[in-house]
Amino acid sequence: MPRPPASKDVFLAIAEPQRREILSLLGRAGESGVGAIALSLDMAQPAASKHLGVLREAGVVSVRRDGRRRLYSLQADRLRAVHEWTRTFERYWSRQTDRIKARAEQAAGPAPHAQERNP
Amino acid sequence: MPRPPASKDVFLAIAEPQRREILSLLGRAGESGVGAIALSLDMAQPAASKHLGVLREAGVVSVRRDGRRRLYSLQADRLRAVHEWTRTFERYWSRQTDRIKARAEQAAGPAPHAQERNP
DNA sequence: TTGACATATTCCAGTTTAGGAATATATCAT
DNA sequence: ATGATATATTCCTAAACTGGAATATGTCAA
Repeated sequence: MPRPPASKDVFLAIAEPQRREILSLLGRAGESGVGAIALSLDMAQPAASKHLGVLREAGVVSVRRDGRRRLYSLQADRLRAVHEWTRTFERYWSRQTDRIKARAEQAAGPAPHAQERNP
Repeated sequence: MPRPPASKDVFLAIAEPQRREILSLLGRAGESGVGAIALSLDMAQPAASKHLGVLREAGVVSVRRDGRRRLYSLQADRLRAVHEWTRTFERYWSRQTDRIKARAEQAAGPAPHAQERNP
């Protein structure tokens, strides 16, 4: 199989730089129409529309009709999943947390790192 | 242009479910060889090798030679960027933070949400 | 109804991707 | 040197992605 099903996944949705920009824009500007987004981020209207489609399928944005416009707004809950997933690795990334980690491990069980599976 | 440069980007690297599994495995098992990873996650050796290549180009893992093996280990700092980016949206996602947000906004400026750009 | 406006959809081209099979490379043991 | 082991690389195929152009759909205004 060539590729995973696709764009219903949040991780895939935010893999595209332009889509991340759209999300950021929706964050600071709030509910926006396609034209405003396209204009703001200097992209063609169909491009914006398609990106918004992907984001919508992934559940990261929601749409509302307002006359002839479609107003998109952030649905940040889905981004939380990504935040939580990366949090899993928090203990591995900074010196500070390394020290916290070290103390915690000293207090409790053995080190989770540095063990090989296949000798 | 059909697509962004590609796999040197962390967001793209973690867009693949299998690659996320590899990272999680490296997190809990620590430094591992390709064979162990492939076996653990039930994937073919070349597949594992390729995924590790992508992760390495994105800087999320590092390699070390040990005899005929190549031991990969997590380089979590890069994941931190993702964590930080999603943190940007923290104020939009839970009831709790909504209340915090509300209080903060009441204390300071106007609402950042609910304003349109293009009338 | 007609026309302007806002957005979506379709079709196309070039590029990228993941996975499988086979093969190459490197390293250890004998 | 020979063979076994560990990993990387190449070649291939089917699918998917993005962006552009053109077109379709839907909605408001006169």
